[in-house]
Amino acid sequence: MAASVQTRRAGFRTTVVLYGLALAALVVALKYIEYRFLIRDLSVEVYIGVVAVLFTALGIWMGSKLLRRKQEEQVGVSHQVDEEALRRSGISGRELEVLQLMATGRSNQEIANQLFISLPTVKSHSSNLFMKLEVRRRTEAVHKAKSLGLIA
Amino acid sequence: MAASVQTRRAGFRTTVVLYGLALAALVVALKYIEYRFLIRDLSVEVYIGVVAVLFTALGIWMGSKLLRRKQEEQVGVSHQVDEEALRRSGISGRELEVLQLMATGRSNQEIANQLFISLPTVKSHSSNLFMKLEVRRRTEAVHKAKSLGLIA
DNA sequence: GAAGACGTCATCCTTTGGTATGGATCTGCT
DNA sequence: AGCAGATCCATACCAAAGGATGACGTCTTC
Repeated sequence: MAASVQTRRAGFRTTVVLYGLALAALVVALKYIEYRFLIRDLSVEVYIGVVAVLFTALGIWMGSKLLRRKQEEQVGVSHQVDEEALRRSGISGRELEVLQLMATGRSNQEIANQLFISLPTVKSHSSNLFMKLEVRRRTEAVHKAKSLGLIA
Repeated sequence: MAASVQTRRAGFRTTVVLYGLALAALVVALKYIEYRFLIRDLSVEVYIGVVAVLFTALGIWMGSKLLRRKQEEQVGVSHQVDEEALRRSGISGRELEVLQLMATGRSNQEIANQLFISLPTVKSHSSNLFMKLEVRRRTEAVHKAKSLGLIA
């Protein structure tokens, strides 16, 4: 889970660094062309065109990198569990078990039987769960948990 | 349905047209600055910097537009509603509306408010719904409906 | 025009869910 | 040793959900 944070930050740094390198490389390349081939009067329009196209492409690429995670959260595209979101939510192991059974439509009593605990305990867990998810009903909890990728 | 395709194509055209307009506007702006203020020797690096930043931003914006469309299409395929299953289930239009709101975590009272009908009517619909889905609770109904592809 | 599906609403009753509060262990960490 | 968090359980109360039953009007369909 901590590894996930590292990976994401590293990903962001990588993107920014590559962006800077691309910009530097472009300047160098233009200068090189200018002096190497003695073409001193390349029109400004040509420069603008080249730069505009290249950096539009770069922007699209960067945007897709940076926006992907956000969109996955919104739509829940990856049916995978977001470990990082799970950690951030502060939901404990037992609470998650209750949540998962809730999501399959089990009643509190059925959850209690399945986990070999009492009904009040299930209620206790679910109440804590609702607080942490900032919801008031189990259906809302399941919906939010799915959209956040806390459960599959 | 057909309207949706039209909208999408129109959206794409809009994006491309705006892109071209932005490019043209930038060239005009630079020329304007160049001749209006008699600054003939603005360094190429400045041009590159301005263009790069602007078009990177433009690229990110375009990318988000295009990516979102693509992703919506993907999601539409995977999270598609099974019309046939819906027909077989015998669920009526109003019942489906109630079911969809249930799936987002709404209470019966909230559903009643949203559909401009009374609480007993919502209960009536949901009771019929549970019979047709062969379930006993709303959470179970939502879970089964999703697995059957009755709702997205 | 009778039958049936649909949508609407109501009343009464039971079950389930959720909140509040408090207490008991146990474990891991400082 | 002591604290924090997790897990477990209990009681009591209130809110929401669900089941049963009946009723009424509108449509479509046969």
